Amino acid sequence: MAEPSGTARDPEAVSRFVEHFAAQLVEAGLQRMPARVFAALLASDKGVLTSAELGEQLKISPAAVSGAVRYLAQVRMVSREREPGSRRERYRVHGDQWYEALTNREAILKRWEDALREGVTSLGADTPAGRRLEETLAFFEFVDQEVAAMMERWRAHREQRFGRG
Amino acid sequence: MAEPSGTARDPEAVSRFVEHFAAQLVEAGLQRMPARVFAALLASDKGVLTSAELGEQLKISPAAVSGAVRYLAQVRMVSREREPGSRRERYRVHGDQWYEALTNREAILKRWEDALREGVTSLGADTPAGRRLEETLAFFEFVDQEVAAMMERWRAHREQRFGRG
DNA sequence: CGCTCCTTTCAGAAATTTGTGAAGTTAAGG
DNA sequence: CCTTAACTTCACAAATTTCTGAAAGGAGCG
Repeated sequence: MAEPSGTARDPEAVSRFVEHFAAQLVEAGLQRMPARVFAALLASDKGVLTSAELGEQLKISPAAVSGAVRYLAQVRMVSREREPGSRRERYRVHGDQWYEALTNREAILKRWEDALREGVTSLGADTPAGRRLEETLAFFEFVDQEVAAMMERWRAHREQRFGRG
Repeated sequence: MAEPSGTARDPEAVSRFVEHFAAQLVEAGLQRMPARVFAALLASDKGVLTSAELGEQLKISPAAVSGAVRYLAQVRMVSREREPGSRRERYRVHGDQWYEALTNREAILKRWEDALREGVTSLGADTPAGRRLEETLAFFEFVDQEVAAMMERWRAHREQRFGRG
């Protein structure tokens, strides 16, 4: 069955999950190294790993870790911490923070909306194409609102089911 | 101001929008040709274009059109129609259908969920990592439901604001 | 039936992306 | 200060992706 908690974990099982889940993320558009690094963090016991641990576990160079982590931090999927009294850096996946990041497709949506607004203006709001773009724009604006509300509901749901993390 | 409807449209304005919007789609992970083709359809007056029109407008080969369209049809962002009494094919962006497609990240979400479930099992539901994966899984399941409900609300909202398309 | 117009497939050239090794940078600790 | 541990940056080689031209396929029309 499953390992009793507190026991060393089966590195092979971990690796299998990491690679499998990372593959799904890649398919969804994430770059490979960020995907693998993120999956490794998700599957770690503390949700925290150092550069060295990541490099060793994933068999990648420090340079690759650096690049992946920079990207992940930029899109808020992990946070970086300086381990006090050491030059080591640690990377953490906060339970919630990364859901927020997922919905931080907001930033992307905003740019879509801008492009659409520009299109409505330059093609003419009174043209068929303009009207189509306007409706598309309305959809995204609707989604914006709804996603915000949805995340509220999630937080409530989560607290009820898992307690305050 | 804008062109009166019924007048030939400014091809340059159209192109500017198409390339700009396509660039956003690319940034969000779509391949370039599908993105450009889709944007061109969105910006067309009837929401329908033939292969030849697409090729000419976007300055790409028939092969490129073929590939892009195949992809877009597969993910339900456009539908293909045979123009009756002709070998020409026409590609259409249905107002609603493509929102559905967007949420058809469902297919993707399902696979994420599968990978996570597998992870919970193989790492052990009683381990810290297992619990983290479980919570992530719960989030996606929650999102599934919510998105379905959201689309319902959108349809109502849309009907009210734009009338039945 | 065969011709013709359109679309699709395929192999390959070109461009882009990816990951590495090695040099460079910063800061802790003696 | 000097050493050393760690992370970052950079240039390049390798792998992958992308798009094209050319040939093949198939449906309408005579």
